[in-house]
Parts: sequence; structure tokens; C-alpha cells
Amino acid sequence: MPDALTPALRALPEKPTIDGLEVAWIDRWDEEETYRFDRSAAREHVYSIDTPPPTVSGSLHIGHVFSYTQADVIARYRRMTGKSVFYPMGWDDNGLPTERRVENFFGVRCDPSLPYDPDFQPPEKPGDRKLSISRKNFVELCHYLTAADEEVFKKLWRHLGVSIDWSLEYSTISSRAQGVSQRGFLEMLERGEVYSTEAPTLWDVDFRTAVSQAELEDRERPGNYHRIAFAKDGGGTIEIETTRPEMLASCVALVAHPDDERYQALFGTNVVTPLFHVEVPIVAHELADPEKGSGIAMICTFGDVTDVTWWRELSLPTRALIGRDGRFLACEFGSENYPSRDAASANGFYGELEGRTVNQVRATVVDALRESGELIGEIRPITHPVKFYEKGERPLEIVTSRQWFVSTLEHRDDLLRRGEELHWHPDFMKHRYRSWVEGLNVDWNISRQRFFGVPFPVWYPTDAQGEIDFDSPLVPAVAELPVDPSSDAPRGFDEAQRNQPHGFVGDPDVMDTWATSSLSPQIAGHWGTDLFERIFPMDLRPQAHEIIRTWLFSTVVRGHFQHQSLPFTNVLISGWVLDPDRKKMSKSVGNVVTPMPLLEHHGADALRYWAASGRPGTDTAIDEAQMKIGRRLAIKVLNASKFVLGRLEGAPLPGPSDVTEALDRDLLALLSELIGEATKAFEGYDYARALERTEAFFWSFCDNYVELVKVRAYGDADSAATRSARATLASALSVLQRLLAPFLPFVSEEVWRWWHTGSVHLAPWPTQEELLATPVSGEIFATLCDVLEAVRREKSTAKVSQRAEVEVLALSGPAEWLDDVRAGQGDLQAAGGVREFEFNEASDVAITVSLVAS
RNA sequence: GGGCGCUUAGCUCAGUUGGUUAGAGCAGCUGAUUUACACUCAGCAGGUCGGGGGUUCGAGUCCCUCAGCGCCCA
Repeated sequence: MPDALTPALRALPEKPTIDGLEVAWIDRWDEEETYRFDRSAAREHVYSIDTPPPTVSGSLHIGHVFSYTQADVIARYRRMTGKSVFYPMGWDDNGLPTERRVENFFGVRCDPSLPYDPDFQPPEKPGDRKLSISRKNFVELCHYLTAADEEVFKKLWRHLGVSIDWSLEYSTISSRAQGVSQRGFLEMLERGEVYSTEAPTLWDVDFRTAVSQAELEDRERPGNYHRIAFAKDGGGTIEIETTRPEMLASCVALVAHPDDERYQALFGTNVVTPLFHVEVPIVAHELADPEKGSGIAMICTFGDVTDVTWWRELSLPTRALIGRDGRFLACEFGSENYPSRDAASANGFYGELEGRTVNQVRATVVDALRESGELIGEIRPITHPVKFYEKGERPLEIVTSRQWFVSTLEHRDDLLRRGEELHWHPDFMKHRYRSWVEGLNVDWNISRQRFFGVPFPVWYPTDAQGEIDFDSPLVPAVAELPVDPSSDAPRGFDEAQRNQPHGFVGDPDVMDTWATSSLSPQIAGHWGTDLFERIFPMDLRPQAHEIIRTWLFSTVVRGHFQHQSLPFTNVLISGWVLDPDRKKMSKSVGNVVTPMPLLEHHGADALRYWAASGRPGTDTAIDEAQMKIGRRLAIKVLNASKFVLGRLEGAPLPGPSDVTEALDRDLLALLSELIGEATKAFEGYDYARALERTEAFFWSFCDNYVELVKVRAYGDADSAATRSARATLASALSVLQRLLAPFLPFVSEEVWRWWHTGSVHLAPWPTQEELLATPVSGEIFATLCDVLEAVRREKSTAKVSQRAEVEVLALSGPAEWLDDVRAGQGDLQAAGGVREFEFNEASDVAITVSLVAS
């Protein structure tokens, strides 16, 4: 028998309590390095977990408790089955949420043109106006603030008993992670999986950055249909409807569905735009919706994503007029790209628009159209979906700029196959992935025009005129990484040549956060060392469903490109925590629940019980009643353990061979079934089922089995019946403590240590073999429970104490049933206070309880 | 518009390949009382399994359809 299982009973506490167990065991586990990953373990003995690195600038909420507990329960199970568990924790702090938090917290704003101020101290309180600081100062503040936030998160995980090996802690913005990230980028560049291009890009004018398709969301917004008349060449007009009349100057064509009879004759002819007098063609495309408005729409560069599709597929000219700040750019009508039949009038009017915002331009254009009579009828209010950056507050614009893209579209089929290869828990979540990949319509844009992130490790040479040659980027060697092209010069150049003719320019952008966190296996696993070979592909990716299209998708992309493999073999999807009214928690609604007070009030085991009761992928309402039940269970474990171990005092601990009584053998047979069920459930990632079965068994064990044998177990240590009861109690308690350990790590450890030297969390997961070689097939325990229940019911109905005596217990039933009862007759007599038994063979079971007259 | 999930007791949820009389916990009600545990124990009551149709000897479970709720994608 392994050492961890060798019992050595020590003094039991007089009045055990679950309060304070967390503090005691967290430190002890640190000292004993209970969760330390065995760096020398071979791949087949490792269970590796790609833990979600949280963004600490987001608020800590109860959802963190929920999902991390579910993953931890799996980690603890695997550890007990003998795996060396690779369970790191990382922090994913680069990106906009941190930048925004720093801006608000300190009242600062990053201006990359400013020089670094080594003596800079942030203001005590944010001022009325934002203070402009250099990029390096800004990044330093980001590091400073996140370090403090990380401590708060770390405290929560530890208090919750998440069995992370903290020696593996990482950050996606550390120098090492930047090196990994840049290496990953350069290798993709070498293989042709990334490219940079000047392209229409979704752009947030407030954050002044491009965003990717994965960061978009549609929001229903009020809008207005404006009916606008375009002059036909041969006379007459065509009326289109648009929600964006301000884009009129960017109009490059009108479009209708190829099958639309109304416009058949007009395809190929031209019309002239109002106000700007620009000649544009009428074209056909099936994305034009005949049902929408008048069935014909104007194509502008670029009012929405459909415009981009039309522009690309129909090879239309580009007349982009919205700048990075969301204001209209300068434009010369009558020039080559803006042919106008009345340039003077067009330029005169456009003069009123230049430099103005989208809303201002819209109002001016609408007024002008109304005046000229080209606005037809009334403006018609509608509600329609508008694309927003998920963290943004203004609708996205489409701005043309140079960006780095990862080629995902041309690998769509491979990526779909990867999704099929992956084991999803629950299985139906794979549809989320599939529909996302199928719906991709642009490559993954990884450039962000921001500051706190991993810089692109590239420079571009400049020619004699200082023009930038984007097609021949200068790259560092892997050994030089990480680099910062804004302060490091490329090989063969010196700093004086920056931004000079025949010199170089550094790429000013940083990577999208997902371009870095998609390498979490490579960062956590120290890609390039033997450790990585021991943990990759990871065994488990636990995460919530809303980041399937971001974190999961991007990690699959990187694994596929870099290693021709899935980055992990199983994904465990956690649901959301809903508020008690089953509404989604959100900051704006103000129903976000912070976990610490709940943790302190109910205890870690209680919160874990609630979290582990939530099935994979299932949204769960926050439920303090459920936490109270968890707390009750933990207390029961404490008291039952104390009671059972108290029965074992004073004599050598008996072993499995001492289990001779039929009832005891039957109980162990049932326990063996439980082990099988719980193990099977865990192997299928159905931790909630394992918990439910174990919990039900444990309560029945306490209320029925222990009650039946407590008197027998008190008897003469030399009697076989007593030894049998004690051996059964010891075996059952040992198994139950271990089955509960993944869920209730604190109380399980506490009671386990009352009779073992090692940690329950390193004890072997119970097996059916360790119980009885030859299980009994009877239903003795169940039968005795039925009889006991009848006795209890009689006493309860008579409103007497459960300790009241039974004069006669008359039992009728088939012979085998009577045999089962007789097998536990002595225990029944003791537990029920029975004076006399009567047995009668009969076809139907009947139990008659006659109480002693009071 | 396409897809996924959910709908079982007052509440929260189990119910595995179709198989006795549909289960548990909580809440409710009725009791017990120096007990390992009041952070206890026992008992009772509570359901047309969202509606309709079908397959089957047999449907909470499989199929079709409708409705409501939630989410994903477009």
C-alpha cells in the first residue's frame, strides 16, 4: 500500500470547525510544495492545463470563482490519478483595458512623440485634463498598476484553493513572453502566414486603433432612412435609400440585385451624385437586397463592411474621406480620383465638410439635399444593427491603413478540421467554433495602433526620397529578441538613420492581445526548451464560451501554423454566472457580484461546491442557498470523520481482510460501484455528476450505514463482527474523503491528515481493486435501509423519539428478502431499538412496527 | 435569416443505450432532543415532465411540429 494511504491515527480535535482551514492549509501546501509540477516527468505522466490568463484590469467577479473551480476540480482529480499536473497561471495584461484603466486611474494619456522622463511621477489624483506622457512612461505605469491588481487576483485563487503551481507564473507582456511572441510572428512571416497591406480596416475613432472581426459586436441603434435622388444620364432620377447620407462624397457606384427587374435596363449606365456631381456607374451584385429600401443602394468607400465587399469584388475606385480621428479629410473635386461635372460647386460645398465629424457632416449634407430638392419625402426612422468595437462607445468607421494580417481565410478548411478533432466538453459547443470559422470574412488583423503591447519586430527601409518600402521588412534574428523597433535599430543601421532617407523606420504598432495570448502554451511551457515537449499539446483548455472566437480560435490558428497540431486535446467550456434573476451580469447594469465577501462568509469549500455543481457549459444563477449546502456538507465531512475515526481508536486499524459481515461487504460493493461511476464521470469531464453521486452516497453512509453499525463498532475489539465494522468504516471513510477531495480540498485535507501523514491531494484516487476482491451481489444495505425507514416512519408518526423501543418488528416477504434482513438483524436491533423480531415468508414484502406502549 | 441550447415539484436541478410507481436538495408542513454533528435527525406533502401529433408492447427520454426563454453566427 502506498505511503499516502498508510493510516496513523492521531489525536482528534475536541470541537472541529471548518473556519480558518483555508489559511492553515494554503501555507502548508506552499511549504510541502503539494502542487509543484515534476519537471522531470515524461509526457505520458503529465497532465497539462492551458489556464486562461485573466486580464486583471477587468473586475474580479464571481464568474472567476465558477470557472476556475471547475478546472481545478479536474486538475485535482488528475493529480490523484498519479499525473504530474502542469497547472500554471498567467496574466494577460497588455491591451486596451489596461491602457484605459491607467488613463483614468492616473489621469494621463500616451503621446509617443514625447521623450521619456526618468523622473516622472504620476499625479496623486487625476487632474481635470489628461496629462500627456511618453510611451515609455505610460508603459511603466501600466506595469505598475497591473502588478498591484495581480496580487488581488492571486489572493483570490489561493483562497479558493485553486491548485496552481505558482512557480510557473507568467505574464504575456513580460520580456520573455515578448520574445516568444515576436519569434512566433517572425516564423509566420517566414512561412508566409502573415502579410501587411494597406486595406480598409475597422477602426475605432475614440481608441484610434484598428480592431479585428473577433472584437466586433452588432448593437441595435436607431437610424434614419434618407431617400436621395441621383440624376440619370438621359434625364430622370434614381432614388436610393441610405442611413449614411454623410458618405455621399465617397460614393463610387449604385448597386442593385442582378435579378431585380426594376434595374435590369440600368446596369452599365451612369448616374450623377447630388451636391458633388460625380458620375458613378450602376452595378449589379447579389448582396444588394431588393427588399431593402428602394432595392438600390449607394456604394461608398466605406460606409459599412458590405461596401468593402462590393468595392473589392467589383473593383471600384477608392474615395475614402474619413480620417483616423473620425473627421473628414481634405479632398479636391475635379482631380483624377474625384471627377466632378461641377468641381467648383462640389469643392465649395465640401469646404463646409472638411475637418468636421461624421454627425456634423450628416446634418450639413441633409440640409443641403433638402434645399436642392434631392432629398425625397420624409426621413424615415428605423432601428438597425450597427458594428461596434466590443469595448467602444461609437460606431466603427472603416479607415484605410497599413496593417498586419494573419491568413486565416485560405486555411478555413484546415481550421474547421481542427475544430472537429478537438474534444469539446460539452460537445455541442463545437458549433460555436464552426459557425465562427465559417463566418470569417476578413483575415485576422493583428496590428493595433496602441502602446502597451508587444511591438512588431520589424523595420522598413527608406529610399532616397525617404519613401518607406513596406515590401522588404528588416527583421531581427531570433537570438536578438525581444526587440522594440521604436528604440532599437535594425542590424546594419544606426539610430541616426531612423526616419531618414536611405535609413529605416520602425513599425509603430503593437500586436493585438490575442496575437500574444494565443501563444499561452508556448509562453507557459517555455517553447524551445525540453519542458515544452513534456507539456505540448496541452491536455486541457478550460475557458468560457464567449471567448471561443477569440482566445480558443486564435490559439488553434497558432498551433496549426506553428506545430501542425491542435494546441490542446480537450476543451472544457464553463457557463456564465447569472444574477439571481438569471440575468447576465454586467458592469453597466450594476449586478456584478464580487467573490471575496462570499468566500469569507461561506468558506472556500462552500463556494467550490456551488461552482462544481454547475455542469460544463451550463449557465448558472448565483445561489447562496447552494453555497450553504456546500458548507453543510463540509461540516458533515468534519463531524463524520471525527466520529468514525473515534470508533477506530484504541485498537490497531483493521484492514480490508477483516471485512467479513454481509452488510459490510455489501456496503463496500456499493462503494466500489460509486468509485466506478465517479471515475467514469471524471474521465468524461463530468465533474458535477461525480460530485452529485459522491455526495448522495456520503449522506446515506452517514445517516444509514453509520447508524446501523455504530453499536457494533463499539464492541469488543477481538470480535470478528466488530473488526468487520471498523474495517468497513475505515475503508469507506478513506475512499469518501478522497472522492470529495477535488471538490472540498480544505476540509478533505483536514480530516485526511487526522490519520495520514501525506496530503490527500497526492493520495491515490480510489480504485475498485482496493476494496473487495469478491463483491457480494445482495441488496442487504438497501433492504436494511427500507426496514429502518419503516421503523423511523412509525416513530415519527407516533411522534415519539427515534430512540423509542420497538416491541415487535414483524417482517414478511420472500425468503431471500428475509435472509437479507437477517444478515443485519443485530445491527437493526441496535439501531432501531427492536426487542423482538418476527419473520414470515410471504410473496409480498410487509413491515409491521409495534412500538412499546408509552 | 441560419444554428445551438433550455423548458421536469413553489425554487435550483438530476434523470446515461427508451424499461417497475419520475428522483434529489432547498423552501414548506409535522415531529424528535444533552446526540459525532441544531452548521442535527426523522417523517409528510408537493409533478398532465412547455403544447400538439407520431414511432413503439412501452416515451421525461426517439421523430415531427408549435410556443416561450437564452445564446452564437450572418
